[in-house]
Amino acid sequence: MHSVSSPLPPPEAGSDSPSAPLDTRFLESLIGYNARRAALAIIGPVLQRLAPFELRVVDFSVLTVIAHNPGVTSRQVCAALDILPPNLVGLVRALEQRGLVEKRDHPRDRRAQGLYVTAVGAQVQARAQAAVGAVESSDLTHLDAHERATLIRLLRKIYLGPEA
Amino acid sequence: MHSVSSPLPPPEAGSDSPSAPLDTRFLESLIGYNARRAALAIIGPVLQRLAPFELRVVDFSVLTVIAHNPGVTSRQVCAALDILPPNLVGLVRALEQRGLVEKRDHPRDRRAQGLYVTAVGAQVQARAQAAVGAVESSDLTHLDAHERATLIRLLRKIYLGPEA
DNA sequence: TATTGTTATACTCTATAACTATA
DNA sequence: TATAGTTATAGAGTATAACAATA
Repeated sequence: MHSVSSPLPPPEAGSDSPSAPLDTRFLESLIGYNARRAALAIIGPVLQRLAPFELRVVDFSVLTVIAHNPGVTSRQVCAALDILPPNLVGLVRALEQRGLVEKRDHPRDRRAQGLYVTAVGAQVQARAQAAVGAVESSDLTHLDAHERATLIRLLRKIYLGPEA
Repeated sequence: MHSVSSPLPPPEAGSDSPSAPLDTRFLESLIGYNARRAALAIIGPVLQRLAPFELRVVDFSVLTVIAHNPGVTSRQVCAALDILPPNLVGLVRALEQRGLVEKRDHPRDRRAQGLYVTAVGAQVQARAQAAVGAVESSDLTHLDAHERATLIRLLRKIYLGPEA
């Protein structure tokens, strides 16, 4: 087949203006692109606030689900947070070794174990939750309360569907 | 110090109602949590649409920036897409070996190279862009045009600041 | 036969150090 | 001295297969 060749040299945006911003308009028109960038922009400050507690975002998420759902099983945590069972094992074990979480026999299913926060774990979770919550309502998001509510409603519509 | 112990046994949400949904209300109140889940919900359909072109999201992003900015340098692509230079090398090399992208000497900086799409690369990019764009405006997002515009405006405000 | 929790492992993604050629 | 592109490599994150104990 014939090769399609450009008869004229193309414009050279990169070399013509080395300091000019690139054209990324198409990517910026995509919800996925903007949602990912926004999530990454928020995660930085959240990481900072969680650092004093020696928790990453995933650790905080697991600890929070356990704190708010005493006796929850590993499989339930996996389903709620989209974590694969083999990958949860190490997360829970680390929280357990730090004395924040403990396992107890499940009352009606001897295969399963109920997960509980310890008294220390409950304190750490509550303080970490306050720190994380403070980021979201701070100026770091550049949004007022109404904008935040609108944003969350629209985001939930995307991953839960129109009926949510 | 005294240990803070619960005088009463805690409720057992996990074991009491095994099929009941967990309490994840706090996480659901966070912008970061919702933005990440929305981004993950969108990326699935996008991956499907890109699969026929044998492009992942990152490949499509790089190809698109090059197509829209002929002569762009590697460093500029890295800055625009938040990719570290060592990690871009393999991406560009793969696109180059598939005949979608080519490097040419930079006219004024012999250290740098200008990146260009080939004629085939331009065709592939244009068709992939149409496929990706169709996902966003489809029912898959559960949003109408006005909601989509509002959502993108609020997301941009988060990562660009209030003046954007 | 299906499910819970687990081990081992592989694969991808992201990050750091250091080198060369050039500015 | 600083920057563009590159190599090698380390680490985190995510994925599959398979097992013992129990339903």
